[in-house]
Amino acid sequence: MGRAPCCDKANVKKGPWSPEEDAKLKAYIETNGTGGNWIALPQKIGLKRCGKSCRLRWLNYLRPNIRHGGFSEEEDNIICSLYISIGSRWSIIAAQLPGRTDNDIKNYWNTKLKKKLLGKQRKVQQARSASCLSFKQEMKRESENYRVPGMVNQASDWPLLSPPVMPLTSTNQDLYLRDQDSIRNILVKLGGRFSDDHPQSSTTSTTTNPMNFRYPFDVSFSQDHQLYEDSMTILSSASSISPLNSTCSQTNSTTHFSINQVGGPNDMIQGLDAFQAELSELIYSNNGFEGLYGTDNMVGGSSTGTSSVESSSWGDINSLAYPQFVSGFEPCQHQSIPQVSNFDESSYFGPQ
DNA sequence: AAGCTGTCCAACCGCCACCGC
DNA sequence: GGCGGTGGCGGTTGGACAGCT
Repeated sequence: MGRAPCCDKANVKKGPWSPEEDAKLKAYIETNGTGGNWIALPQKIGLKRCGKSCRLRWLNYLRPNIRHGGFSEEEDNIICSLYISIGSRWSIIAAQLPGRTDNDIKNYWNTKLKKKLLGKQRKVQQARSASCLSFKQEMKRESENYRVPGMVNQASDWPLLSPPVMPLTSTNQDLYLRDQDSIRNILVKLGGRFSDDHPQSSTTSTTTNPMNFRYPFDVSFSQDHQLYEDSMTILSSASSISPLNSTCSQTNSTTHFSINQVGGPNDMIQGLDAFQAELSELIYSNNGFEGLYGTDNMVGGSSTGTSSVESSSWGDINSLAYPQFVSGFEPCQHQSIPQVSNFDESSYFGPQ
């Protein structure tokens, strides 16, 4: 037996809202509020609409200070950062963008941002394939020089894929730092505070990795419950993308996070789904977020320029670069910090 | 001008979490 | 603890519109 419908579907109007319906709903809510019961609201004001439909209409369209369209580059960055960190948690993402609704952001992502990023991803992929080919040839030469009896020469069997494993060079250290800044800015917007902003903090925790790459992040959050929950979710997820490990402790009024860099990009990739991983790799390997925008403005610019990218289905993406080596990622809720699992190279590189 | 195709976005659907009883 | 009602959320749909042939 299925669950009872929330309203009598037979007597409920569907489809676009008329200006009269909008006016009725808006006037009522502005004077009386929702009364805490959306289901009963349409009956009260004589609307033949489902309560859920009223709620959606109010939240996504009639509510004051709603902005539609015209996403700025900064908003793009925030959306991308948060998508990489927490996935399609549109309501949380929307909470960081005043005046934006989750529906708007979701639509914007699905119709524009995703394609924009995919376009960049394709370019990177092509560049990678080219560089990987020359790397293979180099490896082949090297292996011929250093052939060990009984050792299989695997170089020639390598797939035309470059792994999401990047040594920490001075270049991508900069990229890490730049995206640390992105995540950091979001955390600050969430109400977080970094101990290196306040050197007097006694809980500062600085960890040095073998490459002397330092993440002196220690974040304090106020105790606003929703903010706290959201922050925990985002922060813990952000720690997945940002090769960090997180620990947190709670005092009476403040939650402290110590985010310690413990590994390389392997850790970063773990815990993300395929596209998030691709996206994050794209960003880290392609000039950070700036690399996503470059000089060709694919959004809002040449909308007529229907590229092969735009016409391809999103389903292609997940099959493009990486197999599903990431699974079971659960965003951190409350204080349970997820432990990253060991990177399974065989599942990444596919059958040898 | 007409038909076709692709894009955008408002709205719907179904699932799940929460809350009060 | 179980149950029903409700709110909230993310995924999906379908109609309107624009651009192309």
